[in-house]
Formats: sequence, C-alpha cells, structure tokens
Amino acid sequence: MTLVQLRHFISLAATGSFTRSSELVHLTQPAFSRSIRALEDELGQKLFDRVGQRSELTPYGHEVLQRARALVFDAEELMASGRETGRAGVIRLGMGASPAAVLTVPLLKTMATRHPAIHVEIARGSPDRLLRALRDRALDALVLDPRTMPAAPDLKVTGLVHMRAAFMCRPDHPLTQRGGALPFAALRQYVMASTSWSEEAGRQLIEHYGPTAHLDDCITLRCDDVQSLIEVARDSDVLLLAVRAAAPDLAELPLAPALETGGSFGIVTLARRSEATALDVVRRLVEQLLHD
Amino acid sequence: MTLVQLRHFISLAATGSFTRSSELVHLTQPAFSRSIRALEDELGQKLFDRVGQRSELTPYGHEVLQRARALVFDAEELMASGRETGRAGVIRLGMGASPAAVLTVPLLKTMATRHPAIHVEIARGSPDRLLRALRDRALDALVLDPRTMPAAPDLKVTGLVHMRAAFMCRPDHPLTQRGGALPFAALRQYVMASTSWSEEAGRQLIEHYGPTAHLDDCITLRCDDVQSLIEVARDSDVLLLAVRAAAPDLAELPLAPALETGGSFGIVTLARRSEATALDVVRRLVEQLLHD
DNA sequence: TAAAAATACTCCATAGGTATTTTAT
DNA sequence: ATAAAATACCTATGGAGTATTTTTA
Repeated sequence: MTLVQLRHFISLAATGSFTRSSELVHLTQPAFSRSIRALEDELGQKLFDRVGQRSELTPYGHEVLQRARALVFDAEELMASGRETGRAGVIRLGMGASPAAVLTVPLLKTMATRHPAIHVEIARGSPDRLLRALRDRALDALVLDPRTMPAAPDLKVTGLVHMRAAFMCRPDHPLTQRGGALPFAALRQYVMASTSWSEEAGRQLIEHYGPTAHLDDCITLRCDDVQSLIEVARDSDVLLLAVRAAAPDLAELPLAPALETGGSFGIVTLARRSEATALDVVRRLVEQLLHD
Repeated sequence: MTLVQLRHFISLAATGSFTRSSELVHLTQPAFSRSIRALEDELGQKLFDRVGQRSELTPYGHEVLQRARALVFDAEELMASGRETGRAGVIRLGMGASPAAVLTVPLLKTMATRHPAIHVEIARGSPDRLLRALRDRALDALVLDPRTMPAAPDLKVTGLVHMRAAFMCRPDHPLTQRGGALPFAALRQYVMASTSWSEEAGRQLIEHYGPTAHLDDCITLRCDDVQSLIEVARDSDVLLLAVRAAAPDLAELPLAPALETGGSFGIVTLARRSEATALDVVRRLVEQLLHD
C-alpha cells in the first residue's frame, strides 16, 4: 500500500470513473486501473463495484475512504511542514536568571502575537543544570551569560549582547538622598543581593574598587531568581547588583568610579547539531529585546 | 514521500545507526542511506545530525518522528482492516415493522456482546422508504417481508425465514373465555389492528374465511409500529393480527379453520453490489433469532 | 586506524505507456 | 454500437545491490 495508491483511490471514489480519474492524476487508464487493483489485492477486498459506466464504492470501500482521506491529509501536512519551517514547531529555551528577568514576559508576549504557531517552553535554572538539559536534548537552546559556564568545544554561542549592570535600591533609600557619586565603601554599609555573577565581572569589580569589593564577601543574598531579589530591594534597604534593565523600577546608585561591568548574554546551542527550526525567530527577537 | 521511507526513518531514529537499521529493514546500508536522504531532500530539512558513530535526530526530525509514527500506525491499521473484515466496521440495517418487533432488541444485544467492534445502525420505516434508502446507499441491507415490496431485478433476497402469524388479544379478553376454536365471524365483532400485510397473505385469508375477511375491511387500526399495537391490544379488546413471536405476552386466538398465513422475512440487498463486510454476521444472527 | 556513512556504478523490478480485447449499456 | 474497464505486452525510471571512497572518533 502506498500513499500514491490511496490518492488514486480517493480520486476514483470522487469521480466514479476510472478514465476521468486517470486524467486527473496524470496517468493512462490502464495504469490507473492497475493501481486500484493493486490496492484492492493488498487489502483483500473489493473497494468498488464496477457496475457498467459508473464505479461505486463498496461498503468496505466506504470505510477505507474515511481512513485514506485522513492518512493522505496527514501525509501532506507532514510534507508541508518542511517548507513552513521556522513559522511552526516547538522551541524549548533555557534561561539564566538575568536574561529571564528581562526576557521572559516580552518574549512570550511577542511569540504569542507574532508567531502563534510556535510552541515555546521556557525553563529556568542554574547554568550547569541548563547545560545538562541542553546536552540531553531536553532543551534546544539557552540564553545566558557564557562566562558563567565552563567553555566547552561542543557549545556554540551566537547573538552575544552586552547589558549594563548597576547597583540599585528602592527610590527612597537613604543612599539616594546624598547628591553625586558615591564611593564603593558607602554601599558596603548595606546588605547586598545578586544572582550568580561571572568571575570576569567579579575581577573588574576588584580592579575598580579594591580588594574589599570581592563579590563573595559583599554579596550576602544570592538567589537565582532576580524577581525575588527585586522585591526584597523594593521593600528594604538591601542593595541589588543586577542588569539595569531587569529592575527599571529601582533607583540606580551612581558610583565613583563608575561601574563598568555588566552581563553578556548569548544564545548557547550545541555545536555541530542542527538548530531548532524556530530558533532563528527567537534569536532575532532576543537580540532586539536585549538592545531596547 | 513514501510510507516505506517513513518506516526507515522511524527505525533510524530508534537505533541511531544507519548500518544497524539497514539490517533491521532488510536493506543494504547504501540503499538505506539513500532512502533517508531522499526523505530529507523532499522535506527540505535535515532529519539527523551525522555525528560520527551515532546519528541523532535534529529538533525538526523530532517533530517529524511524532507525525511519522502516527502515519505509519494508521496505515498499518488500514492494511489490517482488510483481514479482520466481518469482525469490524459499520452495518446500517433497515427493518420492516414485524422484523423490527422481533429482532431489534435481541439483535442489538447480541451484536453488543459478541461483536462489539461492529457499529450497528437500525432504521425503521415503510418498505418503500427503506427501499429508497437502500438504493441511495444510506442503508446496507433491509430485513423485511419481500412480498410487501415490488419485485425488482436490482434486488437480492437471502436468508428467507417464515414466521407464523396469529390473531392475538389480551389474556383476559372475552374471546378467550370460550373454549375451543373460534369461527372468523366471532373475531369480526372486535376492532382489529395490524401492520401492513402482504397481498399474498391477504388472499390466503379470503380463501380460508371468505370475502368478509378482506384485510382492508377488517383492519381498523393500521400502524407500522407493532410495539404500539401490542400496547393497544394489551389495554383494550382490540385484536392484533401479527407475527406470533412479536407479542408473546398476548394470548393467541384459536381459529377454525386454523390461520395458515404468516410473515416471510428475508435480507434484501442490492444485486450486483458488494455486501457490507459485517453482513454475514448479521445474516447468520437474523436466521438464528427468527427460528427461535 | 577502524568504524560508519556517503558515492559511484550497475542492474533489475515494477510502475507506467501502447495496443487490444472484453464487458456492459 | 459505443463507451469504459481489463488484459497483454513492452519500456523505462527509480530503487536496490556491489565496490569503493570519505569521514570522524
């Protein structure tokens, strides 16, 4: 049984004429006849009653017609799936804490409106957990700071975007009352919170503000979920070190010298593995959203 | 795209090895390789990442796998449908009034328990309405008295069974008080009810009981639904002329001379048309039920 | 270097075409 | 008598085999 035979069968059921259908499927009448015959032989049942001029479905043929229609329809849908690639399918994204804070909501919104045919799944977690999921093919791509994970030859990073970080606090925080830039020491009087931060960024901090700025010492509250930290900062005197765009509601603390570190976010996929077809769309979207 | 290619694809997705799968589907490795390649070419997307030893599904390949599995499963179910013919499918039966009264309930019960895979639809109606439905292919077969319909060359009658008819009344009817056989005139004092009766049966009545036994004159209540007539007879003095087995609760009136007419029921199908595959089962069942 | 997959080629089975017969109206 | 489907026979394309090369772990 072949899909071609089923298409012939469906056509004959529609026209009731071997000759007419043979033309419709661009075959000679004998070839068409044999195609139908072959299907009937394989099924072991007559599909049509050859009653002179017209050929009519047998009751069994009627049953087969239902299934054949469904089968051919599904097959054609499958063949079409190759062409409409990127505008449909599933994309399973893993997100680091900072990108998740900035991206999750606008990404989901945009995908829902502009690409409703693409199913999006977003998983959060620590870089190593996400990485394991990526290698197990449980995720198609990650959005995170590549510096927070060990470099590996089986990974590929694309669409790198830099985002400025800042120390932030609630708008009516005591530190905001002082005019002008603050020394780093002024900040150290308060409890500091942050997500995991790359070693490279940590080194920059020490270069700028001296050994007392070592992250492990400064950061009292460490949590992978930026949203939670933001809430804490909003309701207390806690200072938050994070990507500026992640918490637009908080006030930014001006430092002297200015903080020059930041988050570097990219899309991480497995090298030498094909990309999820919908990933192009997501990549463009991520670059656009992170630039804004 | 062919079903064979999809089967190859499914196998490769399972084993991850061209060589191993080529053996499983009884093909040489190059032939198998080409089959996969052809599918990838037609879909316009890679399905596997050839990563050295192992071949792994691309994200797109993963999507295709779901659909391919469903497709091949459906196709195999369709191919199997030819073999399990008679034990599955749909049978749409039309029934005359008398056969319906005797058959409907036991037929449905037996089909439900012994052939749960066969969908049964039963339609009642007058012979000419059923006949029209049969010719329109809205029904697969009729069970009725062939004498109630005009003989036609496009019809075929099989499984003819004769069922004795009788005049019946409620058990405590005045007529049952008299001992012994009754003359036909005794019956004529009461209102008589019946379904449509064949002309042949009517002639027999006149032969036995004289011109006063003409059906059109005797039968005051005529209705296609025997069940309704039985209820009427049960609650009144009305006499019912019907197949004896249709109303076992009613008392039979002994006549002198004895009533020798009856119903002759057969399965009517279109000649030169294939039968519904499940009709064999139904035919055997009908013969058995009508004999009991 | 050893395995697995891809290429290159050859061949044949089968789907399709042409000519004709059979069947049914 | 005519139109339609089946049959007989022939052809050719595409799928399958063998031998070999390329790739990668």
